[in-house]
Amino acid sequence: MRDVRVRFAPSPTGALHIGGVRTALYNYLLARQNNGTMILRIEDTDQTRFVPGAEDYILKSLEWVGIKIDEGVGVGGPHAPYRQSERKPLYMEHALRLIQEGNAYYAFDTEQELEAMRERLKAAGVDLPQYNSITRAQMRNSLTLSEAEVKALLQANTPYVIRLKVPRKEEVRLNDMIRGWVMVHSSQIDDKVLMKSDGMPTYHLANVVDDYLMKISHVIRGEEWLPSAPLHVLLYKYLGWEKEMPQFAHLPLLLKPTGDGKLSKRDADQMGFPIFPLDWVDPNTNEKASGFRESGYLPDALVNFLAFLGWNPGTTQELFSMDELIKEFTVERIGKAGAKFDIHKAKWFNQQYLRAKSDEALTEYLHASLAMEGITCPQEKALKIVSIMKERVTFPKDFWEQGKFLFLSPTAFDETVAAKKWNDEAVKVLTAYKEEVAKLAQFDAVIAKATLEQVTASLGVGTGKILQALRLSITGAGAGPDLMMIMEIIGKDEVVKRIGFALEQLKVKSSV
RNA sequence: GGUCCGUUCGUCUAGGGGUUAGGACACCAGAUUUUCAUUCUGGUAACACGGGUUCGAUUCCCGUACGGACUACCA
Repeated sequence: MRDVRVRFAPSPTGALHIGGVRTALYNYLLARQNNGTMILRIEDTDQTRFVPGAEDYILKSLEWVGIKIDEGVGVGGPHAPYRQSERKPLYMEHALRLIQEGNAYYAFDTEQELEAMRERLKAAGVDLPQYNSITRAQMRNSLTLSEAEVKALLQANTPYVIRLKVPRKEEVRLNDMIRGWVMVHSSQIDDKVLMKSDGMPTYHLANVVDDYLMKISHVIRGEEWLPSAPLHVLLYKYLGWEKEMPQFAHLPLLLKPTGDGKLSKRDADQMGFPIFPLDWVDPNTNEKASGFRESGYLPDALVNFLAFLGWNPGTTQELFSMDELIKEFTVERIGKAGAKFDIHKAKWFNQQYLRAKSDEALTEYLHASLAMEGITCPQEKALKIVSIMKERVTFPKDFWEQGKFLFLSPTAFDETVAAKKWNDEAVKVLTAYKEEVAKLAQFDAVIAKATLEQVTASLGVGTGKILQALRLSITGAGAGPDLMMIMEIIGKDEVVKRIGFALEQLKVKSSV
């Protein structure tokens, strides 16, 4: 079997879509599994769509999710350069060879002429107005013009494109690793532009030339390329590279969560979840898009989630590290149908990965959040907080967001809980409890609980009946982690202070 | 419109000529938790439709419907 060499070949036109990340991931898994090479090629042949910073964004995104590039932009390699704009002469060379061998031709038609042709065909009731084996006979190209005319036009620097001369009747077949044999009749393919008038190649030519030159063994890309894949097969044939043609695998698309259609930035904005790996601000429009990283997703969780959108191991195991994915991944087990993007599942993966971390590691997240608030916290306390919060967090920031009350006294109290649980009995118990706690020499969760039970017993009130009121006074809310541990963490003085404050605030309210 | 691709619970999917059609997420209920969450147990829920082929089809074939991609001097 030949060396596995795969490539991820995005164009730097903006932030890297999450579907692109999945494509990169599948390529990477295949490469690693076979001791192969993962190549990053930048397809920047459309100068009008170039967006500054996009290439850097791609590099950073791949790095963040843990996809390491062996060869390509950013790292170099034996087939450098890996940016197509820097490989420009290469494509013209091959296009010229295609012309010489009669498989391509110059076309001098202006945009207006092309438009007129389409109009004419439409008026004549042609389904598919295209530049093809029939229509090219009526156009201005090196097939209809004399050799001298062509030469003259070329010498006069007339703008031209180079088109592939697609045969009129030929069955083009390709064996896709995911879909099996796909057959398309050449009459359905138009004479695709290979070289644009600005001297840059189109995707079709550049892609085939580079894949060949870089000895790519497998082309794993999105399903949107399937319709043009037969064209690429034709190119391999005309260039004489049929034997070296890579194997194709066209991945099912990532669909929007509701309804149908390709997942887009719009969906993400509307439904409030990210669709890009990292935060991104478009330099042209200043539009902001949020990233998985900044939203609190862990790279391992994202990778696991993404891997399962279109692939599964055939077992019931769902949690896979990158190494495990590398071991188990097979192209054969990639599904054919598009997968809807379900952010719930992504969150679940995140939760799993977050919980699997050690308490020590989790305190780092807490410290990071606290630092942004200008709060410092001893590690001993951080460990306690993490241990009581661990089972309730989905994102690293939750330690702070759901545990603010461990640092900040409540300024307001949940009204529905207050209405339900804040009664004379509770006031009586809390007043007494506050006094008892104030007298304590030592204070921790166990003592706090014992003291509470003592107080309730002496007043003849069930502990359960006033516990919610106590929680409300301490945290301001009706739900949260173990209350006794919360009190231990904030300490005796704070407990006394908070109960006192609640007693004042809520008394005022109830008497009004 | 045309070409190509696709269609198993709400979602991701396993399976495959004879199965109680399996798992996970989500959802619902019960238990535990003095609350919420966690955890545990249980539950609702799917082979798009119509024809074949076959003793038998969700599985194979053909249609239909529906969905998607593509249909640029964009990738």
